Amino acid sequence: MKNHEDVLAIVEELKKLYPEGLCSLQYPKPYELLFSVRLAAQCTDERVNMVTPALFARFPTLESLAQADPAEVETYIHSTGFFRAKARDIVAASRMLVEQYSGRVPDTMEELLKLPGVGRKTANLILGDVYHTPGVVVADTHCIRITGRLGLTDGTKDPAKVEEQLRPILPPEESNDFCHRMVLHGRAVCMARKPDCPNCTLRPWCDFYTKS
DNA sequence: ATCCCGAGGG
DNA sequence: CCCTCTGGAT
Repeated sequence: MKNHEDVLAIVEELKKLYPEGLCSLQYPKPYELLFSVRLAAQCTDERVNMVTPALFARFPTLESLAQADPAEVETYIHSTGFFRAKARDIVAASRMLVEQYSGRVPDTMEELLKLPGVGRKTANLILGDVYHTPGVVVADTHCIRITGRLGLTDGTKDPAKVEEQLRPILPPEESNDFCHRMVLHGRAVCMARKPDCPNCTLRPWCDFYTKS
């Protein structure tokens, strides 16, 4: 596997590559971020960002989303795929937030997971980006793929196991930004199908490059 | 044919 | 663990 110095070197190199370390789904209201992440399931952030402005303009409050007709919500989010389930979840979660949480997005994993359409990935992203919880690992498709290639994990694709394996080795105050940088690196360099290894400065620490 | 910052159900 | 849900890009 990887020793502590290698991990810190990777963390620092990623900081140099992507100083921002931010989420590309940046919306002012926590519930907007929550639903944007739901829409991002098996869909690019770029496409999510194309549909959310019109959606949140048509339904400008949580209350309006709670009362929305899922069929109308579908028309706004159709191009993101899985539109029936996503529309259903957004309306149902809005109702639950209004009725049971006074319109506030909860700040614990347990409560977030009770919301329809909110799984570990979405919950972790909210805990990290909205509530700045230390030690958060967002194990999405990019994070799983790249940490697996680097050798920071044993190669499992189970998100919960990736979380378990990364949390102990990443500095708690940096784990969330690290995951955002995984996404940025996954889009720009370490793509799923054709990783651009010659242009990747993480080569010195990468098992995938070294062993191929 | 495979992938995109997944979630829910069996 | 498996499967399904769905559109768009490459």
